[in-house]
Parts: sequence; structure tokens; C-alpha cells
Amino acid sequence: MSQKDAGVDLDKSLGYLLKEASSALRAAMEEVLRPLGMTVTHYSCLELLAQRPGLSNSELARGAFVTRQSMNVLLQTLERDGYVTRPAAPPVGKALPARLTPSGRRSLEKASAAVRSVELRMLSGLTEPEQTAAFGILGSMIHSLRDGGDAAG
Amino acid sequence: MSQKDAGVDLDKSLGYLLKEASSALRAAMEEVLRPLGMTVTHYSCLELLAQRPGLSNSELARGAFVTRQSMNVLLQTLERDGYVTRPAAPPVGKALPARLTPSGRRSLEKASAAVRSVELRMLSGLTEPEQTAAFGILGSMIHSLRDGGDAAG
DNA sequence: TGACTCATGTCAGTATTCTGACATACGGTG
DNA sequence: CACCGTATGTCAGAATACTGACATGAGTCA
Repeated sequence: MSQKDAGVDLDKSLGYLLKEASSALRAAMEEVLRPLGMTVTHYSCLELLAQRPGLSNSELARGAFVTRQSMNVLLQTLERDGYVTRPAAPPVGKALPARLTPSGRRSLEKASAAVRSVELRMLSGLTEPEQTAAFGILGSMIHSLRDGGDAAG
Repeated sequence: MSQKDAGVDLDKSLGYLLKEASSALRAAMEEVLRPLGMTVTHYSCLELLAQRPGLSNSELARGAFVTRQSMNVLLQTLERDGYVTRPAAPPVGKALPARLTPSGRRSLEKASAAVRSVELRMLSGLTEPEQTAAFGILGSMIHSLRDGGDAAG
């Protein structure tokens, strides 16, 4: 009731829009990943590993925006299912470098294609200059949020 | 190891950046909301209610990007703590219109100021034209994601 | 060498959210 | 009036992620 016809002049703050966009992206990714039996975090881990082989559990966790503990649970599943391998003993320190197996790489290929289609759809409404601008804008927002605004010149 | 000095040329896809920005924003919000004993979803619900009094549980859920079930749990807590009121019986249909109590409104004021400071910090790295562009860009991305790209002219 | 700090992996418990399912209430249609 | 599709609130169970805490390994410094 009053969902589509009401003006919905809610916040329309950039923060709300950002959350809305992120939510829409996640939903779209889940939709195309589900038929492949993969979750977004699942995919993120594999993609991270493909681009930077040998990442440790903690590094993977940071890259996927989850805790070490959550990523560890996921890695155990991926390892059990044969998508990822980790040495029995750490080569140095405590960090166990993870790597994709051929099976993991194959699985990632399909998922990667699916996700790419979502990203292309997301970009389809933007002009090239807008796409370039989006990179800079999001980058600036992240930087300001992390370093504390304009204080960290 | 190799976290700050490595190039981190990861995806750098717009999707990843969007997730990164959203994650940074959420973390920043949690940080300023925690001293007030509030979570992000908690705050979102109150803010939604302030701007659109009488929203139902389902409508609030959509606005906060969670399920009806999750929002219902939250609403019960907010009701118990005296921040929100709902009539015992639905005036029409099954939807129970929720409203902020004076206590809820007071609580929201502080939270709102805190969140606003975060949003200002996020915007501090952007020029005015960039801020305007950000609205349009995020809006376009959401639209394309929801309606299926350029197919829905 | 010994103490200190930091990062990592891991265990345990908790919290939050989600999926599935059901009954109810409104609106449209025959 | 009866039927059907949609939307809502709600209950129950499962999945997921988080916080807290601990021991280990590496680097630094006296």
C-alpha cells in the first residue's frame, strides 16, 4: 500500500542510496549465483583467490568483508568440496596460503560469467564518463570514511 | 603480509567498490551508533518511521532492506523499550501502522545527528558536482539492476 | 636471551537474519 | 455470493555471521 505510487521522498541521502544500490547488487548476484549453488561470499572468496593466489584466511576475510572466523568456516567447506587447497602445515608463521584447485577454477568460471553479466547490467544505464566518475566518487567516499574525512589530507 | 604495500589490483570492478563503500559506511555508522546503544537496522527503522509515520512492518522491512520476519523481531524490541507504538488491532486489513513515541523521537535525534556527521564525512571528499553526479549514478545503477538493464526502456 | 607487540588460526557461545510455511484480510472477477 | 491472487503478520527451524577468548609464531627492542 502506497509503495509504488507514493513519492517515497524518504531520506534520499547518499548513504541510503548507497545501501539501496548495494542491496540491489547483492540481490542480483544471489539470483544468478543460486542456480550454480553458490552464495555471494562463496563467490567472492573464489574470485579473490583467482586474482591473488596464496592469500591467507585472514586476508581473504578482509577482502570479502567478513570476519576471520566466518571465512574459516567457508574455507573448510570449500576445501571439503575440493575447490580450494591449503597446505597441512604453514610454510612460514601461522598463515596457510590457499589456492584454487582446477575444480575450483572451473566452478569460478561459470560464476564469474554470471556475475559479470550482472555488473554489465548495472553499468548499462551509465555513460562512459559516468562509469569513470563512479570509480572516483566511490573511491573518495571510501577514503573519507576510513581516514576520517578531510582531516587526513 | 602484503596488505598495505601490495598494489591490490583486485577486481576494482564497480561492484566490488560498491560493496567496499557500503561496508565502510556501515562500519562508520556502527561506530557512532554503538555508544548510543543502537544498531544500524535499529536506527534505520526509527528514521523511516520519523519520515513516514504509520508504516507497517512489511513496509519498514522493505525500507530497511531486511525481511518481514527480521523487522518484526526488531519492532517487538522497540515496542518493548517504548520507542514505538502499534495499535492492538489493525485499523484495516492486517497491517499494523507503527509510530514513534516521544521517547523514540528523542532517541532518534541523537542517532540522527551522529549518522549525519558520518554522511558529511563521506561527502567531504566530494565536490558539489560530484555529489550531484553520485545521486544520478547510484540511481541509474539501482534502476538498471531492478528493471533488468537497458531492456526496460 | 627475554619481554613485548602484533597478526594469525582456532574454539566456543551468542546473535542476527533468512527460508519455509500457515492463516487471515482485502480486492477483483465470474 | 464464491473463487482466486496478492499482501500481511506470525510461528518454527536452519543458516549465517559475529563477539570473546586462547595459544602459537614472527618481529622488535633492550
